[in-house]
Amino acid sequence: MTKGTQAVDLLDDAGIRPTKARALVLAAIMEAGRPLSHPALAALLPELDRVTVFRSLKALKASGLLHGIQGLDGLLRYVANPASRKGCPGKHPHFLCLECGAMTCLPEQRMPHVRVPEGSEVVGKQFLVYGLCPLCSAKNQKSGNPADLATRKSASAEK
Amino acid sequence: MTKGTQAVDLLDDAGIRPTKARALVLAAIMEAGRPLSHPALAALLPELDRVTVFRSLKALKASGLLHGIQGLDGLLRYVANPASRKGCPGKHPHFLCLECGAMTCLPEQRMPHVRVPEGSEVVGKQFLVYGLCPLCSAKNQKSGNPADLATRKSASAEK
DNA sequence: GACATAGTGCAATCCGGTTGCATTTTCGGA
DNA sequence: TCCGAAAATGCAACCGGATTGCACTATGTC
Ligand SMILES: [Mn+2]
Ligand SMILES: [Mn+2]
Ligand SMILES: [Zn+2]
Ligand SMILES: [Zn+2]
Repeated sequence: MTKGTQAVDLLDDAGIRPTKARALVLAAIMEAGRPLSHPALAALLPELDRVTVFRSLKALKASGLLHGIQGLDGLLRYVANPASRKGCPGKHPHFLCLECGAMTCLPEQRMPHVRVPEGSEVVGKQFLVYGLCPLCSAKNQKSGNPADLATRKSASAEK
Repeated sequence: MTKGTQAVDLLDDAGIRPTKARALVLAAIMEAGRPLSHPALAALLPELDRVTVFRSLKALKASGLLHGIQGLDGLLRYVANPASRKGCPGKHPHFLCLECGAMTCLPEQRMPHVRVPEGSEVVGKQFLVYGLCPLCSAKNQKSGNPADLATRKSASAEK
């Protein structure tokens, strides 16, 4: 049973048409194991038209198989929703490494409560924590890097 | 003493050249009293080239006079930093109205703490709460609006 | 006032994302 | 298994925000 087959099953389960494009996109995202932006996916899947990748992502997201997270560059990165948490997307904070661009879900933590102005209605929240992942932090320790991480170009290196 | 003069003083204090463009941009933002995106500012200042507005914003931000907040549409909105909090930008959550696009700082609330993977280094956080502002919430109450707010187009109406 | 430097305007370009439309794929029913 | 309606795809055009290169102008210093 290949990864593609697995993806097709997920599409079937989710109740959307298991097309080749959607299976490829979903498989690529699951294989990556971390959030990928549209440009990254399009580069990974040159056999698909970029528009098709956009539309596949939209469909996958709508069906609850993916959730999108906004990076510091404003671009959405997509991650597969584990079967267990299909119904509650975007309900946890995310961590972004400014050095290598890796992004991680922090699903074990709930969104903190925030007091909003009287009369407001909260629909959702988006919480992004950024800095250095364990690997990059260790690497930087050795090479004594003084750069301003917050404004570093490589923050968006990994599109 | 006009608003422009006031802005010039701030520029001087911040140690950057008090050019006409920067003063205009800063004054416009302070006068608005709420986060404005680049397109909004450019529309407000037709006498300036859009590129100049971009560069002015960059300079103002770098000097600590402004901070930028990302909306759901990926666009940055800029707000003036109060003199008291010049050194610590982006240290509070923000609220975005999906209906009218208005954005507000919630400066009275600190960024919640988040547990990150062992060995990670946190540089900063970005916390966006979105929904309906008091005005729009009240308006919607009356006209009984069932639309899916999270995906509403007008979320980016107020650029 | 003159000079070096930094900022500005303008045009071109880039890039992510959307739209319209003709063609192909999918899938349920004959 | 074949057929037709509906949905998905590829391609081209388009859109808006953002960046870049370069000639020109404003700013601050001597
Ligand atoms: Mn996540
Ligand atoms: Mn703020
Ligand atoms: Zn890293
Ligand atoms: Zn509102």
